[in-house]
Amino acid sequence: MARWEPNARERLQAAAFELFEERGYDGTTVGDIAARGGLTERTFFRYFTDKREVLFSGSEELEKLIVSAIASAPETMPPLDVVVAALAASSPAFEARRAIARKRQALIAAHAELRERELIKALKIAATLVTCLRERGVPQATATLLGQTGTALFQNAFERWIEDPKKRDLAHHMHAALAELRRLTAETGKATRGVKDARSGAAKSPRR
Amino acid sequence: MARWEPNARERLQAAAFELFEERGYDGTTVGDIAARGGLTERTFFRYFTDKREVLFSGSEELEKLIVSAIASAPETMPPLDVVVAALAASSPAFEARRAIARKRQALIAAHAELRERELIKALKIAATLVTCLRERGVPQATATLLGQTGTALFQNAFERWIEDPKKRDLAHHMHAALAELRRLTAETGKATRGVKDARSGAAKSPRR
DNA sequence: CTCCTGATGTCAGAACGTGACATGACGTGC
DNA sequence: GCACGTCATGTCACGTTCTGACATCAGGAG
Repeated sequence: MARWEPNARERLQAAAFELFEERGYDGTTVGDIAARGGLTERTFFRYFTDKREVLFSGSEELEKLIVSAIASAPETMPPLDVVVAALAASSPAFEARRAIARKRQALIAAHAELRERELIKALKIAATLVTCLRERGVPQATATLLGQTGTALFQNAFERWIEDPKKRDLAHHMHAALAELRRLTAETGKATRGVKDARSGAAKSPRR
Repeated sequence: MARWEPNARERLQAAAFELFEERGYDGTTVGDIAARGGLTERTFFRYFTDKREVLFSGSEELEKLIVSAIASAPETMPPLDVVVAALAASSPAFEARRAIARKRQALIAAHAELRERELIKALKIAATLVTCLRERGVPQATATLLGQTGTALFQNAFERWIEDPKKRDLAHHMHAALAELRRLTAETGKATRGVKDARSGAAKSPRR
């Protein structure tokens, strides 16, 4: 018999999910989570750098999935399509978890701290995309833009997926988003510089 | 004579900037900042909800600028151009502050907490863009995508602006980014579905 | 059998953030 | 010109998050 129950990490995640549903995110303490997992607060922080982090363990796996999908894309495919296809490749992994994803997303939407964390995970994935693209020979500046555009498309598709009454899969929504982007960029290009000097309004010298 | 020195808020911001440069972000305490501003820690938290927030006061002003720029865009302009033009309209406000912006950006880049906050500010601006577009009659889904694409372009342009040795303005980089996006989306559209089934690799059922 | 390793616990403490209440200059109305 | 309310600030007390240092102790290696 092992000295400790196995799967401490998973136990903590499960406990956290339960408690967040029962008492809300703010209403539950790291100590509470640890206790329900049969562990100590200190131990929680050895597994997760953060109270928030306990909700975001999946993003590494998503990343791996994306990397391998990019690797298997044909050399000749246009880079934006590579990005879209790679992100769409995670689709099957999500299908099984629509219900969980919904709850989790509701939690995140309700807490600014959690939204912040989610955004930085997206950024991390964008950075990974950029690295992969660079290795395929895409120039830096282009790769950066592609990474950002790709995650924008993904987030957009994810939102639509999660509330899609027809339950079409994530890949479907990715391709729909791409099609729309294509439409938007196609109709542009003529009057691009129209408003350029419209710094009319109030607000002198914002700090930003 | 007033009972208290005026401009408490500005004093706190200035103190924070100084101290962050002197001792780094982690090395300075909210108490330190307040003390240098001649105030109390408690008072700091009345002006800023957060230690981080003291670095991000400019984003509201940026937002106002953008809103008024959108308002003055011609009705007939394609929506993506409206977005780009609106974001580019903040350009003059930034020109005066390239040096400060650099320092600030270095600080943010070095601290995940700060990057998180920056990202959520960008999201806020994206949401504002969406609202403005909706008021112009752009359908919801399209507006969402435009907001995301727009902020992606902005962030991209901002990065390039801040390190541009030729010191071209932010508007220039915005338009360059748009041009590149247009190029990327133009060359797409043929082999879009190539990788779609490439969920080959490892990693079964990521949580995310 | 002994020693080492690694997961966990215990303890103390700093920093963040908040609620409740106190203070006291200033302006307003009477 | 006096009483009163307001508002920015201070004071205090407290809960939570997160960290460093050190203790414990089962099980495996030698």
